[in-house]
Amino acid sequence: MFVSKSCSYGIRSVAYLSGYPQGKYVPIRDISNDLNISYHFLTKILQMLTANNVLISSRGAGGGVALAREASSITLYDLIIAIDGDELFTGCLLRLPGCGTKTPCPVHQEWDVARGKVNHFCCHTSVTELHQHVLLLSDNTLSAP
Amino acid sequence: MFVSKSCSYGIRSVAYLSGYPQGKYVPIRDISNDLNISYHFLTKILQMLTANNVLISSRGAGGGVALAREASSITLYDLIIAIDGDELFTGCLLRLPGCGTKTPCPVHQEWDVARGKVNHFCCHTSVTELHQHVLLLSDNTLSAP
DNA sequence: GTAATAAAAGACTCTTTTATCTTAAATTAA
DNA sequence: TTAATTTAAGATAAAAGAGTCTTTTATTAC
Repeated sequence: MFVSKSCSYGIRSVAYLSGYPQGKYVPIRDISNDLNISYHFLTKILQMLTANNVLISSRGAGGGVALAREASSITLYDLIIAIDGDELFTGCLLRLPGCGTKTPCPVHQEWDVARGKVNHFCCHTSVTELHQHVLLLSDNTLSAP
Repeated sequence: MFVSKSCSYGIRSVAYLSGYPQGKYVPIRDISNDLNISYHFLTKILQMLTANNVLISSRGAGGGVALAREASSITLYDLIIAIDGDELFTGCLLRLPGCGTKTPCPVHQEWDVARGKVNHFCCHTSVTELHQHVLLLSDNTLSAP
């Protein structure tokens, strides 16, 4: 419905990494243990982030993945685009065939405004801001009111 | 990402039905033909809408599905809740474990504001407003800019 | 009552997403 | 150079969403 589960895992992982200095390698095994995410699955997700220059990686002893740049410069927008693509920021809310700027559906304009706000705060929220929340709630606790 | 494909089909079908008087039965076969939606699949989706008192149905010759009330009183919100449930209006954008009013994630508040706008226009957009758009673009045309 | 019509219900298939398992390749340490 | 470590890559499986097909049940028309 919102970001994919893969994307959520990626976001949590990068927020976790933001507790380490930029360039410091952390084994994916540690991340998967601490955040309760399947190791091999997480490996594939983080590969997308290294391919998109959000992370760097190093094999072998002392290796792992590391932030490719300052945590404060890595935004939610970067991560969502890297893992889920731009659909969230471009698609029709109702998935109506033919909806676009030429032939907008009746909610196209209003959805565009709301989505613009989402786009804006995703571009202005860095992973450092997520760090505390992710570390405190790293288990399988479900969303609660 | 947004509403499910099933929900989109449901919305288009009810918008289609809003071209008929309330209570007038239209065979699901006609809807599936005109909107290019798989007949048997659509049957299951429309059953959800009859279960939620959005539609009424009648078997046998001269039967079909019909609007249970005035088209102008059937909103997008009604249809989304009936088919996809309330997740769109309650879930965490980032799917973060533990995110809620007690321990909100850093984008919780802003997402809530944006979503409030979505909720508002979904509650204030009736299917009659979608009728024209759905009829004109009933084929398999993909979204275009 | 019989035949035709049309939704309801159930079984089954296909695709995508999510998850697991195994092997290969690269790096470090000794 | 050998062993240990750790990402990369590939194959496979489980779960959910989407779509198809068949049978059953209810309704109408004759």
